[in-house]
Amino acid sequence: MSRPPRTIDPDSIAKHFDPAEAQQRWHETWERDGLYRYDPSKSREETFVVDTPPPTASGELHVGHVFSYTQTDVVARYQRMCGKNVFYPMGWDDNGLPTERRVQNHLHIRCDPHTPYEEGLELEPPSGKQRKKPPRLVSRQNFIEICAGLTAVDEQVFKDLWQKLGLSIDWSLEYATIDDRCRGLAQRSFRDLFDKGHLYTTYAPTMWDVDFQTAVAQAEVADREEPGAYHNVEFAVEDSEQGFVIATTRPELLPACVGVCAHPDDERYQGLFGKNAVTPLFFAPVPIFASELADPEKGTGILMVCTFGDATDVLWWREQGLALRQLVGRNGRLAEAEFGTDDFPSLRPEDANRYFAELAGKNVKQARRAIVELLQDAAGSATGHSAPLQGEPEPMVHTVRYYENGDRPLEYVPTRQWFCRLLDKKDALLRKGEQIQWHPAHMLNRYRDWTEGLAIDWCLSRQRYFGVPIPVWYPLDSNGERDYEHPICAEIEQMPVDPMIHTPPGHDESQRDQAGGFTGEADIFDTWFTSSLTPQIGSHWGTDDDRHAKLFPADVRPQAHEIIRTWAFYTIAKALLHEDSIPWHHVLISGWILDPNRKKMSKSKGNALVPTEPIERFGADAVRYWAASARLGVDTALDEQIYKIGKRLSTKLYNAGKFVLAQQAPQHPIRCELDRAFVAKLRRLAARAAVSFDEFNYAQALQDTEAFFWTHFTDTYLELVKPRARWAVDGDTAGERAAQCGSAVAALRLGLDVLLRMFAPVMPYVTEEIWSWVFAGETGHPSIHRAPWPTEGSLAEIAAPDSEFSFDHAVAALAAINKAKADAEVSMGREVERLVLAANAKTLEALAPVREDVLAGARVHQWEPLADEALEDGAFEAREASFVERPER
RNA sequence: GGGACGUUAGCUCAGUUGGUUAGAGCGCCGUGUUCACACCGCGGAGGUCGGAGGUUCGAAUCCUCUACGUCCCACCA
Repeated sequence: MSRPPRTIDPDSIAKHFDPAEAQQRWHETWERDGLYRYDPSKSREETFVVDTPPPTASGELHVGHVFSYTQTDVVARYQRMCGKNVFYPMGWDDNGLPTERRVQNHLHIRCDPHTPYEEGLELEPPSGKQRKKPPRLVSRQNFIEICAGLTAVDEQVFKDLWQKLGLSIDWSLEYATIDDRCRGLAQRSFRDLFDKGHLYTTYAPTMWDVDFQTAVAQAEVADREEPGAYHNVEFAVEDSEQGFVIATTRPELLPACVGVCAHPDDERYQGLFGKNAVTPLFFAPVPIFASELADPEKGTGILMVCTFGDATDVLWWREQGLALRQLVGRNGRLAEAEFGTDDFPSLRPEDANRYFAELAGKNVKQARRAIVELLQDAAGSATGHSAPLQGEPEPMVHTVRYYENGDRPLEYVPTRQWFCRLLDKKDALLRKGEQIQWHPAHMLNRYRDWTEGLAIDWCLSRQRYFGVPIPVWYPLDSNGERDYEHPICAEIEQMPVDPMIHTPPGHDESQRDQAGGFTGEADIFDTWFTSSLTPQIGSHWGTDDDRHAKLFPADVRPQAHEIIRTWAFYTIAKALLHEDSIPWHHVLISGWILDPNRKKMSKSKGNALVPTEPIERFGADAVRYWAASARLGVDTALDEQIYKIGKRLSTKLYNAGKFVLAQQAPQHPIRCELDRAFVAKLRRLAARAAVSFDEFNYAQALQDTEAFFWTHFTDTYLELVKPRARWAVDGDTAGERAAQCGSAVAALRLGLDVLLRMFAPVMPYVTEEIWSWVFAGETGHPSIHRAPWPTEGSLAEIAAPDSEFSFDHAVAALAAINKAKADAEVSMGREVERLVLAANAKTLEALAPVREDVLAGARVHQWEPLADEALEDGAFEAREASFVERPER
């Protein structure tokens, strides 16, 4: 009946677990064995698909990355142990402004498409002195090459961290959003949307970043509070002595004023509607109109409309058919303008031009300072009363729109851009969002809010260089003018394509930029245009239908909540537009890491800790423990204590593993009451944890497993059966006693085996280490990470379902005896001569089957049971304990 | 202005559909060592669950109001 023992010699095992050494060794083993490889031959039902966030490698590395990526890995590892063929790729989001900005700053260069390409150009970061000079200009192709080179270095830093951390990524699936395949895929996406009529190009005022000099989408806008001031400026009414005062925070836009507006019910201004106002300094007649959007409470209740101060200006400009007097250029400076012309009418052109000469060429800030001075000149008044500026500017704080990575407020600049129609699809977008399970569920509100509040279509063109080219050309008419109505979109077979280098179908290079020929689109995509395709990048949409069917929609999308409006939103939009599908079934929203002052950790605030440091100090398992302790969507304050707790758990596992696997006695079937009771509890634990994990509540599973491990396994069960497990060692191996001894050893091993597997998703290194000693050979699963997750069913036949209650009584009885020892200030190992164990009669009876184990485990020679009905069910008290004298040392 | 989430022990957090005396770890106090583990064991103290009202036999849990914090959206003259 007994099996041959496979044990370890504890002396041959390192006394302490060395995380750094184990991390390196196991990483190599896992990679060598292809442990985390996706198997494309498996069916969809057998597969679990993770739509991994591709980090921006040129961004900063901080503890938040470790936090959220570990949470995903824990889920992936659980699924793998459940027998799923896990698809877990990693990509790098290289496209976009962060990379460009980093390259520009690092090497002090700028991209200039007109600069010729230099073969083999290599640049070193310049000295401080060289940095004072204007940046060096490089060609677009050189710039892209430099960006790609730098991101490759950055990627390695992330990759090293992921590997150290033990993320079970299939590295054979690695991709970069700038690589050929992803560029081709993004362009294929464009082509599909183009063919379906979702795209259009238009020349219109667009939110514009004057530093990056590119259009920006609504999703990339961040509001910032900043100090400003109301400037009260007097306007005149044409053909009248009358004047009125408007309040503006942007006086520098006065020369771009195209109208004046007040609320239709505002009694103060009733007489003015329909008349013309005359601006001070520039003496431009502009219409006065009424609009519900004007707030009588704000400023003076009447305001100037400029091209363009804000979104409402754009709206009024459209609705009222106002003139376009665009002064702020793409570079953020005021353009030249001549007053007294059709474009810039003026009743007193000479004066207007004299004033404007003080402003032209200045940036917004400089122009504002300059015009405040001009407005103090009485000669500039349109009414002739006094200086146009009434009193001092009144300081206030207002919110201003910025590009989220920008340094100066956004301007509205009329430019030609590509848009994707989304406003007319809000309902469909909302429905798709509701079909997805959000974890936590309330995060759906964020998505709903954003979708309902969408005000402009998706602007997907960017006037940048490092990204995916928009795959179109425009025919040139006989005058060399672009025909924007009939763009030529690249054919799928050509992709990836660069319209600045390649030619459209049916044309040849000699026709480029020639009248009657074509010209290439120079813009690139919004970085989200590619990022929104991560599920399709993994599934090889469009190029491998079989694979796509197996991997799309994905099972889970892990991500942070601040990018619900971008990454999640656009991904849902793409899945809707391309295939009328959802992109994934579940979204797992991770929380933020807060510093001890409960502020969000970020590099810019200087409080982001370098994530490699805790790994080195505490080990990857301990750091993973910290991440896995936090529930989805919950922001967590960083507390170093929790690393220590993880470290302690890892140590305890290691020591318990050593002890259990060192037991020499042959195993027998698990039959003793205490052993069966223990296994019954273990079975319940495994079932509960599986339910938690299935709901992505890994933190609950960990908490339950950890509590069980300490309280039930190491503190109680292990202590109680220690003597019985050693009977064989003491030579007492015959018959019934051998069977009881073997039962203990078998249950100890089963407990360790199951608990190791339950901890494996969170602590992959220490569990693999212990697993490798005996279980790897014994179970036929060389790695614990491919061993099956313990199910209730797999343990069911081992223990009777009703035995577990005697285990609770054993726990309580041992605790009562321990308390007596603590009260007497003797060690836990001290032998008890005799004591009275009090409990109510029912409880004493329930304890009876495990009495011998409790006596032996608590080292009690003799106890007198005492029925005391004053005690509640399950409660024990140890009384009148007398202890054996400690032998002389 | 609209909305979401949070507020439980000194700290970090649990608390399932309302149900005995509200839990864990850390920290603190006390105590015990060498036979898995001092990278340790055992025991103890510590909370009127942000506040007020309501529903209920019974509320940390449900409802209303409110305070504070964080975030999202809107506003941007």
